[in-house]
Amino acid sequence: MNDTPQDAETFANICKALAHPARIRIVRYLKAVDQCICGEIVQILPLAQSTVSQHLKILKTAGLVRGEVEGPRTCYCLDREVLEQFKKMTAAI
Amino acid sequence: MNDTPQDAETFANICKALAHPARIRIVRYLKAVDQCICGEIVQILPLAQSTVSQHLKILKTAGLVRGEVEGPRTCYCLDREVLEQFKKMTAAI
DNA sequence: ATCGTATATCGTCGAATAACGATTAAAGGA
DNA sequence: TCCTTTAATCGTTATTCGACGATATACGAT
Repeated sequence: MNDTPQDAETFANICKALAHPARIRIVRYLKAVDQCICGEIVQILPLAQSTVSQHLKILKTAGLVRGEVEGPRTCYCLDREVLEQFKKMTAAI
Repeated sequence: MNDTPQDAETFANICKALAHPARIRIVRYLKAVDQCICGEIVQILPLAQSTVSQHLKILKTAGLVRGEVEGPRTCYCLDREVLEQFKKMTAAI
C-alpha cells in the first residue's frame, strides 16, 4: 500500500461509506446471504424503504456493493474485490 | 468478531473517525514517527491549527490516538491496541 | 511578573448527512 | 389495460461535519 494524500483520500472514502451502523449491517448481511433484494434489507433494518435505498446507493457509489435490476426489483451483492482491497489497505495502516 | 447491531455501531464509529483524509494521514504519520506533538502535524497538513486539533480530538474520542500533556505541548501517539482491534474487525467483515 | 509558545476551545458559516413521506418509474400479473 | 409490487428519486427538515479565526489556557523562560 502507498502513503500519498491521494491514497489517504481513497481509503477515507471507503471508511466514510462504512461509517454508519446500518451500512455495516447491510454489508454483513450481503456477506451472509450472498445476494438479496432491497426489500429484504428493509425487513431487517428499522429504517424506511427510502432510507435503506439511500444507504445502498452510498455503498454502491463507494464500490462496495453492486446492484443489478431484475425486473421490478434490484438484486444487490457485495463487490468482494473492492472489499478485499479495503481489508488490505486497513491491514497496511 | 460478533455480528450484533451494537458491534456494527462500534465498528462504524471507528470507521467514522477514519473517514477523513486528514485523519488517515495523521494516523499514518503517528505510525511512522511513533509520537509527536500537535504542531508537527500542523506543519504537515494544509490545515489550520484549530482544525488539526479538532481532528486529533476526534481520533482521541474514537480511542485510536492518545495524547498526554507535557508542559505547554501535548504528545500524541497511536493506541496500537485499538488499531489492531479495528484491523481484526475489518478482516472479519 | 511578563512574555512567548503550544494547544484547546468557542463561535460561526456553509456543506453534507440522515431520516422520512410522497411521488415516480418500471415490470409483471390479473 | 389496469393494478400491484418494488425500488429509486424528490423535497423537506434537523443534525452533524469541516474549516476557520479569535480567544482562552497552561507552561516555561526571561
